[in-house]
Order: sequence, then structure tokens, then C-alpha cells
Amino acid sequence: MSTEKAPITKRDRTRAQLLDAAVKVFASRGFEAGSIQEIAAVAGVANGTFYNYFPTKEAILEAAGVHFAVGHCERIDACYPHITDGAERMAIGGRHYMQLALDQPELARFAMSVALSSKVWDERIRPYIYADLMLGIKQKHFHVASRDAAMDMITATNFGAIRSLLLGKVGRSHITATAATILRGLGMSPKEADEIARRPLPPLPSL
Amino acid sequence: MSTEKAPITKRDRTRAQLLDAAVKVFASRGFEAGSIQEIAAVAGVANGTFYNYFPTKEAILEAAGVHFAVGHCERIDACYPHITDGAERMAIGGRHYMQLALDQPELARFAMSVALSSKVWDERIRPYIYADLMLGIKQKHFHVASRDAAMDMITATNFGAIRSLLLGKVGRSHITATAATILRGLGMSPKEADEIARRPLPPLPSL
Amino acid sequence: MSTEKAPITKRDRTRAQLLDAAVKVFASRGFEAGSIQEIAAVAGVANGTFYNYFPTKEAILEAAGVHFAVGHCERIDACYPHITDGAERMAIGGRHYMQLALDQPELARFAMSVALSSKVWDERIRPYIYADLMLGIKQKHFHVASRDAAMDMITATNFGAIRSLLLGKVGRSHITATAATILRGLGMSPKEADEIARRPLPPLPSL
Amino acid sequence: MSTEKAPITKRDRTRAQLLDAAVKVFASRGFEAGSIQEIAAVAGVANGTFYNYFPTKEAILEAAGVHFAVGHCERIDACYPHITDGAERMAIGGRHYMQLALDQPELARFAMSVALSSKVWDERIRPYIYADLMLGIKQKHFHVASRDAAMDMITATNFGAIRSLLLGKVGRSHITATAATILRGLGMSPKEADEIARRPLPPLPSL
DNA sequence: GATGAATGAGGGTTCATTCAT
DNA sequence: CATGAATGAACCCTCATTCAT
Repeated sequence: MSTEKAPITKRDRTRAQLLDAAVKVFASRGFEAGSIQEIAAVAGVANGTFYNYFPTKEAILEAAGVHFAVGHCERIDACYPHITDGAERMAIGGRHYMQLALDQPELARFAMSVALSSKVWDERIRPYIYADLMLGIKQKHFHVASRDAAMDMITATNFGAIRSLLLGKVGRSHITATAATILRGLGMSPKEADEIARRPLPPLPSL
Repeated sequence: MSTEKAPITKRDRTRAQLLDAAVKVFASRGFEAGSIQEIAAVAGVANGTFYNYFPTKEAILEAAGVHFAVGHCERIDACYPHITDGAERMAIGGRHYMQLALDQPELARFAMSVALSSKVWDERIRPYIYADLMLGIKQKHFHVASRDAAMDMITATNFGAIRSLLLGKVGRSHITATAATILRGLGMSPKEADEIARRPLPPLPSL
Repeated sequence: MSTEKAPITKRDRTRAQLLDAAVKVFASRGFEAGSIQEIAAVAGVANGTFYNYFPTKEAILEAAGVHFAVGHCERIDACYPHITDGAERMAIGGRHYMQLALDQPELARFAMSVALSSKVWDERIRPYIYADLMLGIKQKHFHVASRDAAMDMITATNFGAIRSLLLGKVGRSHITATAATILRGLGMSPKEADEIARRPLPPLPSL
Repeated sequence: MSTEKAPITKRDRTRAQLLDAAVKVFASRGFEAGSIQEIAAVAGVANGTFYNYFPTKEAILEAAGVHFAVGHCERIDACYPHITDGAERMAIGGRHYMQLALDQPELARFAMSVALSSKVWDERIRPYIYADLMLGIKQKHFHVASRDAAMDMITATNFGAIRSLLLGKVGRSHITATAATILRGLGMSPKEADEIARRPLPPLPSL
């Protein structure tokens, strides 16, 4: 049996460089304005090399978006292995994503734009949230009319808050308020919701 | 005494043609792919005429987005002058916007993209929603932790549902479920929320 | 016999407004970048009105160039009616033109560009200089090999100095040095030349 | 050991083609009217290829101007290695530049326009003239009030003569007269100046 | 004569993609 | 696989000029 995992080849490294470069470029310039030539330059490879790894510009957008979003989810996931309360987990995840709008606005903008247009986003990112939703339901903390509608409410409300934060129309306290609003929307009592939304936020592992 | 208003000039007519054309073009192609040449052609004017009315492509995107969104809000507004219950008004407005995703997906996509990026959207569209929110609060139907967060929750959840509808991942029943989810999120009891979300939807006035 | 002169009509006034506007616009933007639309706007008339006065853009460039250059020559001329020494007159005229590069660089640049390309410039401006040259020759101050070559030397050296001043490569003293250089070039002794070039400069009449 | 220099790459060849094409196009049409599309066509490359070599139209104007002017200076320089008299060298250089106005008026016009606007011109071309000026001063042929003013007088007078020649207002004899005028302006006696200005002109090496 | 909306050719520039080396 | 020069379609925008009112 051959090695199953990552004999980190040069090919893998180049691919990773291109993905990192794409995140940077798309985050700072947007999709249309970001050029493959710049991505290649930032990645430190020649222009044409790009096409040995990705067939089109759209392909790397999708890949870079997932690359970043999954990475961020994994970092968030790693920061609260000890928390088993579905409601608290939900509030932590949302607040970390909203925090991104304050800490790295360009990345937040990039993540939002990809999430809104990519189908893969649904397949790769929603499961993280869905798990906490189901946990909260099983623990009788949440009572929802429709799981689909609840999922939309959770993700979209977080995005709406990120948008408001990016526009500078609201301050840091909006993060807690939004987390509480979501928990209330999931059927928790105002009191419980507000309390959980205010619990300390476990820090992300450093990069 | 002559009519003070509406000396409908040629200039006004051309401007309106351009706005209508822009909505069509941006809706069917997206912002980046839609070209000013096509807008001008659809509007039936020459290329350069465009620039007698809008300084840049961005300018007409903003204008066309508001043109459409405000028009749609006004049509919605006109369909329920007899409804005075804030919660019911909220549910009607949201369902009409979600309905757009089923009836005219391209327009819905266009409206979403503008709403997410435009500052003017906040100034021109949010007031319609804000009025219903305040009405519901005054009538003691809603109990919210933060008005800003509630506004984000309302608008974003509607957008999230529109997105899901556009992606074809959910069916018509998602509209009602989302309306109910929003009302619950605004502090109504599940029973009340579900009942109001299911009330018949007053039809829009025909164009 | 009808009035020979200036029954200053509205037409004359509009024409003058256009010329003044053209000088401003061409001076600040250059010929190619200056647009007729802007000239009309600055002149306070409608776009199409322009064509009732000048057939083409080239036409107003020529007219505006002469308008300005002749006006400036007349102002210079008016400042030394009492000076009858051809050499001194020559030095005064040149220094005043060079001074323009320091006082109003954009106008100086404009004057230069017109002078270099316009044929009318030769007909309308050179006579002012030629008169002083002939006066100096008659007074035995100048001794030249060729009047044409002397004229080129005088005008071009002044232009060369203006260019250097505009580029900021030389300071105010360059004006005196250039005037002296020209007088030497016209056959005067270094001592005489330097002395005359340093005589006080009669101020221009205020506008 | 392989040759260190001139691995004449394809890149170098294309760049040279573009420069030659630019000189032709700008000379025949002027800067504003000359289009990059035409330059590319004349160079035999595609439209977009241009931008792999020069970032803007301005950039190639500057480059092409220097390309031509330096090339012409080198050809002139190569034609009189045996002449060590500063005054004679000065007269030869000037006459060769003026001669261009008769032989290739469009190139002369192009050289003039670049010289008047380019800063690089000063850095690359003036040194050729300055060397002869200093040589003449060292040899006690020239006596000048100011080196800067003398440089302006030399270059500008040559330009003024080129302008007169281009306008067709003077004939071939203007070249000699101008050379003599410049030498007189540099402090030589009329007799000497006229004699040196009339010495035979060593021919340029053929291209 | 004045107006100003309309025209439409034209140009600079970008960039995804290809391909010979 | 890597390279990087070449491609060429497409687009935004400007503006001199025309002309119906």
C-alpha cells in the first residue's frame, strides 16, 4: 500500500503558493480586477505556469475561496474543543467570523463574496454550522420551525452583520448583539441568549 | 396656471431609457460583464450619449439598483395599505421580495448584488423595513435586543433565503418558513409567528 | 462714414469670452487635453455656440495664442515708451517674457507652444522684436552677420531660457544672464551688454 | 568562454522594432495623433504586445525620442574624431542638426518636440554639446557670461533655426549664418566665427 | 444667434489564454 | 513541467462636431 497522505511534492507546494496568492490578490482587488498575471507574480511563478494548476480564473476563485474559508473554519473549530454546549459553540463561531470584519476587512469581504456565489461553499462550510445547530436542537436549546430556514437565518444574519461592520455603520458591540439575536431567533429565551452571547471568546490558535 | 411638475423633457425620457436598459443588462449579465455599449444599444441611443447622463459605469449601477429596488418597494407598499399590523406587514414585505427569486430570478440576483455593495441602498430601502419594525415594536409584537442587529437579521435572512431559492436548494415553502423564522427572531411566539407568516399574500399591483 | 471702431456688440463680447476661456483652458490642460466643451463652459456659453465663432479647435488655438501673445506684447510695449535705446529695449522685452515663466508658468508654457507651431505668431509677434533689432543696428549698437539668424537667435534664446526656467533648472539670475548673452550675441561688448542687461526693469502696467 | 554581452534575445529585437516604429509614427503624425495601434502594426506585433515593453504611450515617446536623438548624436560624433578645435566641433554639430530639417523634416520636427518637453533629453543630449562648449572655453576661443545661458543660447538658437527651416522661411544659407551667429555669441570675433562656420561639413557615416 | 442633446469614431489599456522553447 | 513572449478581443471613456429646436 502506497503512502496515503501528502508526500508534499513540489507540485503541492506550487499549488499552495498559487492559492495563497489568489486569496491575497482577490481580497485586495476583487475578483474581476484581480489578474492571473498578478497571482502568478505574487506566487513567484511564471505566467503560464498558472495553467498547469488551474484551468480558468473562475476555478481558482472557487478553490481559493474554499481554501480560505475552510482554513478559517478549522482554526475556529480548533479553538473550542472543550465547549460542548451547542448554543455557546454557535455563538463563538459566529462571533469569530464577524470579528474578521474588524481584524481583516479585506479577507472578510473576500469570504463574503465567495460565500454568496459559490456552490462549493455550501458543501464545505455549512456542515460546520449545521453540526452546532443540530447539537443545540438535540440539547433542547433550540426550537426551530425549519432547519433550512434556520440555517439561512444563522448564516445570513452573520453575513449581514459583517456587511454592517465593513460599512462602518456599527461598532464592536454589534457582534455580541448579533450573536444574541441569532440565539433568540433559534428559540432561546432573551435572557439565556444574551448571557451566552456575552461569554468570553476563546482565542484562535495563532497561524 | 400650468402644471408645476413633470415638464417631461427629452432628457428625462432618455435617462429613464438608460436606467431601464441598465437594469436589464446588469440583471442578465452581471455588473462586470454588462457593457455600457450594450446598455446604450438596449436604450436605443448612441454609445457616447450614455456619458451625457452618467459619468461612469459605477454611477449607473448604483442608480439602476436604486431605481429598481425603490420601484419594487413602492409596488409592495402599495399592495397593503389596509394592513396595519406591523408583524403582518413585515411578513408580507419579506415574502414579496423572496417571491421575486422565483418569478424573476435575474432581477432578484441583481437586487441582491446591489444591496450588498451599495451605500445608497441603506438610505433608500432600509427605511421601508425599519418602519414596519418600529410599528411592530410599538404594537408590542416584537421584542428585540438591538434594533441594528434586528434590522440586519431581517434583511440578511431574507437575502439568505433568496440566495437559497436562487440556488434551487429549497422550494416555495421556504418562503413561509423564512418569514416565520424572522418573526420568531423578533420575539414572537412560534404559534403566532407561524400563523401570520401563512396569511394570504396581497398581490402586487400590475406594472 | 460709419463708425470705424468697436461698437462693442454682444458678438464681440462673446468672442472675447471664448478667447479668454481658451487661453485659460489651453494653458492649464494643453491643447489636446483641453476640450471645446470646457472652453464653452468656462466662457459661460453653450456647447454649440462655440461653432458660431470658430470653425474648429485649431482655429481657436491660433486665435487664442495670438490674442494672448499680442496682448502681452502690447503691455510690454506700453511700459517703456521713454526708452529709446534699441539695446535696452531689447533687453527689457526679453526679460519680461522670461519673467512670465516665473510669474505664470502655465501661460508661459502656452505662449511657447503656440509660438513654436503657429505661423501667425511670426507675423504678429516678431515685428515687435524686429523693430528693436533694427533700432539697435541703426544706433550702431548691434553688428550682425544675418538679420534672420539674429532674429532666430534672439527669440530662440529667450525661449530656451523660458524652458530652463520652467523646468526649474535655473534661478532668477538666469534672466539677466540670458539677456546679456543675447546682447553679446548681437555684437555688443561684454561690458556694455552686462551693464544694460542689469538695468532696472520697468514694471508692466497692471491689467 | 562565451561572449558576455549581447545575447540578443527576442525581447531585445521586439523592443527595438517598437522603438523604430514609434519614431516613424510619431515623426509622421505627431505624438497625440500617433496611435499605439499603429506603432504596433508598423512594428509587426499585436496590439497588446506593446504593453509588454512600455507601460504607457508617454513612456515610448520618451524612449523613442532619446533613442533617435542619442543615435543621431553618436553618428555626428563619429564623423569628426579628427577635429579637436572646440569652435569647429560646435559649428559642425549644430549644422548637422540643422541639416536634418532639410533632409528629414519630420524627424527634425520629432526631435524638436521631444527636446522641448523631455527631461531625459537634457541628461542625454546636452552633454554632447557641453563637451564642445567646455573645450572651446579651455582653448580660449569662447568667452561667456554664464555657462547655463550659453548652453541655452546654443541649443535654442539651433532649434530656432530648425524651426525657421521647417517653416520654409529661410534657405540653406541660414545654416551657416546661424552657426556663425552662435560662435559670435560665444565671444568669437565676427571674422573668425564666419570663417569657421563656413568650413566643410564632414559627412555623417551612412546608416 | 443660442442651445444642449446626440452622435460615433477612435484610442489607450487590460488580461485571460496560448504555445514555442 | 516551467517559462514568458505574444495574442487580440473587448471595454471604458473622450470629444469634436452636427442639428433640431
